[in-house]
Amino acid sequence: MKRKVTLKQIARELDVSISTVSKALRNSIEISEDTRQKVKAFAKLYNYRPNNIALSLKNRKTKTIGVIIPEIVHHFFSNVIRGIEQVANNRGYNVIIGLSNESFSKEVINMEMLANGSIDGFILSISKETLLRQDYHHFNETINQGMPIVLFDRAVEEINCDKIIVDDVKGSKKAVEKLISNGCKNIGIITTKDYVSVGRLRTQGYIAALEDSKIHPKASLILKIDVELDSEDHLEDLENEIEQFFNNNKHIDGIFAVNELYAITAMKVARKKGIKMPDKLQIIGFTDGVLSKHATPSLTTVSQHAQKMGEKAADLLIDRLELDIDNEVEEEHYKTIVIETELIERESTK
Amino acid sequence: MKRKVTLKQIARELDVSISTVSKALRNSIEISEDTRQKVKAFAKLYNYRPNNIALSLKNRKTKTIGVIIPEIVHHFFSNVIRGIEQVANNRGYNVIIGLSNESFSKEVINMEMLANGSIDGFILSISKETLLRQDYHHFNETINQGMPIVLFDRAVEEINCDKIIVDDVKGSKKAVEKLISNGCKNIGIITTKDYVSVGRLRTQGYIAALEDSKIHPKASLILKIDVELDSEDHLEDLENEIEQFFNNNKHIDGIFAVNELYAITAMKVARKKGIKMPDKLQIIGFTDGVLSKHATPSLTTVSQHAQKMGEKAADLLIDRLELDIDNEVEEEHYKTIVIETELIERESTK
DNA sequence: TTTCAACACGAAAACGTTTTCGTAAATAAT
DNA sequence: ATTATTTACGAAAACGTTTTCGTGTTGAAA
Repeated sequence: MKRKVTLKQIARELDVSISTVSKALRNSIEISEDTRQKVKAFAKLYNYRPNNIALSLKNRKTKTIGVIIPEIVHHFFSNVIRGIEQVANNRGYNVIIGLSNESFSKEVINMEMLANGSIDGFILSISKETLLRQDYHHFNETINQGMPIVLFDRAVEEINCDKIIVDDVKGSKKAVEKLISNGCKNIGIITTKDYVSVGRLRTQGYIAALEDSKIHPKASLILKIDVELDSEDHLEDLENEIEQFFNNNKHIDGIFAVNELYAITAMKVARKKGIKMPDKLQIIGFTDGVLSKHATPSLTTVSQHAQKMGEKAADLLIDRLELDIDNEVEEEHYKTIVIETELIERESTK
Repeated sequence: MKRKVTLKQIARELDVSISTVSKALRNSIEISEDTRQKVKAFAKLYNYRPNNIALSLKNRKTKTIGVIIPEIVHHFFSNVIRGIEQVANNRGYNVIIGLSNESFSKEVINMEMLANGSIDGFILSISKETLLRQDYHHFNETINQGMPIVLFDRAVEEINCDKIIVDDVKGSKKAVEKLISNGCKNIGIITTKDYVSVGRLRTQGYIAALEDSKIHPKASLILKIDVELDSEDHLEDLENEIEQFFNNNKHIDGIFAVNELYAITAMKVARKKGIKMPDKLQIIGFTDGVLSKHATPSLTTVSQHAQKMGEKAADLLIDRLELDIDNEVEEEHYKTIVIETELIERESTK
């Protein structure tokens, strides 16, 4: 087992100084052609590679970005990661992942773990618990210490930084408009409680679409699910709640669900009740995941372009990191990029 | 914007040496109660946190593990990551992710990027292209340099290291036996080409189950799909191939598919052809993902306990890392842990 | 022969820690 | 009053790099 070789070892073997070795390898003109060749040959033979940690310490940057997401077993988030990873790698950066599990304290701990020099900047999506508490001090402190953050998808105004978001209102509005133009008269929405920003915004879009068409939104047609039912363990409770929703709204003929799980579960309940789709009931979901594509009938959905979000987020962060280097001015002009949604029509709508 | 404070700065402010500050913060008895308090108060005020990079350089370990997987937008892999992340975090380690995208060169590049000091050890699953080439030099070189590797799921004999695998043969055999005991007479398998080890092994299990029941395996009932059709872009080709398979085997009444996609697609084709499930056709898949759970009919499947695999892999790697420290002996006794599969029965079987 | 560049290289500092060792001052023992 | 022992701290090395600056040698110019 041959340990990794260092400059010092090469220097000793070749009876030159460390500086000479370093310079030779970096093709400095200070070094004679002769020794340069000699050093390079030796380095190649022993497969020398500069130690990243030492470089990070010296350069005071790690070429690594930290990503903290609420959940990884989730089509949307894993797609975002894929996007991040792709551009990060292309631009010479590594990606280090932390999972908050939708928990405030895990989010804080994870951030602290990474913020002490391990990374150059963060890309993250806020956990539900944090959103509920509205306690954003850890983000602002991190930013204050000079570590840039890019927020994606779940962002809030209280944090001053770059953001990549989806136009939830507009995307939802388009979806509901589609249902209206497809002839639906009683359109319901299955959404989250209001403190989850995406739920709130998508509900706004739903209401806006109805009002634009002079339809009065009915409270009974709005079902707000508690986040606790999101987990796979509470699938049955979710199902029961949605079934109740159907029972309370006998004439419902269109449903807009703010995420894939709600949409799929609604479809399952409808099927159980013998409601034909899309004839008697049309459904549109949000987030283009694997479930939507493979459901029966396949689900019409609002795609968020998750991978593109990841790519943009990484580009934005790296741009800022590399801008800070040259231009040490407080260029505190934060951007918010809105990714356009796209309505992907499948079999669950006419 | 206040930059991160260092020992040196604290030392200067308090007019003591760096050593004193360091010792005071670590509660050394060499330091008087008086100065200890003073230093701690100051450090707390300025929110001092030791720089991770400097610590890594000094300790020659990073407390970070590198994970390289072929694909992240995949229920199985993201579940493994979740498991890894959970135990890694509990044991004080970070997780850095690399994606090979099933490509040999990306796998090599990613490994090189991380192997130069950024991490203490690897957890990885081999890319399909690497498996096809059978070129494992990069793994063996990494191991030779003293960096431990834990392979999971897709492992090969040629690499000498710890492994976490699933008993593919046994799991598949159980699944096919289930089909047989459920009365299926013509059981087909949809699998991959043989160089994908999991496909090969699962096919072995299929054949073994048949032979145990004195059923002669028929070549026409074995469909080996090319990996290129796995991607979401070639969904139609895959569908066509499976449809052809049905046409060639009119009396097929049971299907074992080696992954979720093949199973779901087979179900879709069957539904299109008006074949009732599970009455006329029973299907079992491999890998317990979201698709299986939410399909109609929901899919009976062989669960691999992905998250547990991740947890075991992380434990195994960290155990080795922390054993190497005390016990510098070449304790080259590599383990292979087999995770038991579990047949989860749902609606696609009787 | 003296002066001056050009050349080729090495010493040392710096990044931020931890830790070993040395030592001045204060206290205790003789 | 002398010696021994604590006590409390600082200097320096080490981890592995890069880079600035200084310097001894050479060969050419004066």
